[in-house]
Amino acid sequence: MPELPEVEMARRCLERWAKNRRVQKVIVHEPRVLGRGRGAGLGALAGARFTAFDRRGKNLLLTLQKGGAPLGLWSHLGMTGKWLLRRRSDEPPRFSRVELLLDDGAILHYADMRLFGRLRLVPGGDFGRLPELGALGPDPLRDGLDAEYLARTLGRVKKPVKLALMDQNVIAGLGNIQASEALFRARLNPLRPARSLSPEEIRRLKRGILDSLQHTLKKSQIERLARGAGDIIYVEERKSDRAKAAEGSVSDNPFLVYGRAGELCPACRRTRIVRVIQSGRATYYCPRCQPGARHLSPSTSRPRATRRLSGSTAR
DNA sequence: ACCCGTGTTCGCTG
DNA sequence: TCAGCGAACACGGG
Repeated sequence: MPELPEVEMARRCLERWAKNRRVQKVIVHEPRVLGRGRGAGLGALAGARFTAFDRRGKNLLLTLQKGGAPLGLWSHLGMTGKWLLRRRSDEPPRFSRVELLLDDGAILHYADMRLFGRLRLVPGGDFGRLPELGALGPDPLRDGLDAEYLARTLGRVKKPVKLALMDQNVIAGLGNIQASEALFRARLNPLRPARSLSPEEIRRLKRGILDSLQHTLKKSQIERLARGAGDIIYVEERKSDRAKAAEGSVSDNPFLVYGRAGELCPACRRTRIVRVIQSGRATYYCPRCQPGARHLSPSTSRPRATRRLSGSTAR
């Protein structure tokens, strides 16, 4: 579920569900979500009241007050983590790992099938001391994106620009999907060394990143509204059958190139989207709209006797 | 049965 | 010392 837009949606939901609510009881079904090794447990949350809901990249930073002192709760959703609201009489959602019983009769469930996500108590609400946040790069939505910063940072990176974008210390919040989407919007080949980008391309990249994040966020909001805008979401995941398809277009791939290998590029409509593996992760792009670093020289323009390759599709 | 997966970390290698 | 990369983690879904 979680790249920046999804985590931001989770932040907004939590704020709506739990702001000024007091935690009455904490139930940990699966201690592994606290991280290996010790973990102070979450017991200290009992009696605390939610006051602030922040986010840095993919990290949720929740602040509570207990006896006049702040208390922090750090939440990272991993691959499949999500926060859900239920009533006490409800059946708990699948893979519920932790329950926070609130003073209004609701329960916040942290559900996470694959258990890659983590919850951790942060004494004093001092998130600055979390090693996970230490070297985090700027969050594009909270901090904006500075072209100067991008140029300076990427200028030192040899690895492919797609991998650089997924580095949380370069930019906080982009993951495998957003990296592909941003590069497509910027018309940049994901395989190019990050430091090979020109100032003009850096500007395109900045726009591509912001546009992709905004677009995905908007899509998430619309989808949420479409299914009732409710506080308690009963639409359970499992109806994976044709039931979902029959329900209409509510659950289509909302992305331009991600997951679209073999489909025609939505921009040029002439070339098929390609899927390649970079460091074990799938990358999607249009070879025509995002040409490789085939520049013979940094010279400005050239006649461009573009010769069309045949092949590719003999169908 | 086999491959794939919206994330991060760890260990090995050059 | 560090960049780069595959594996591991855990559990489905197609």
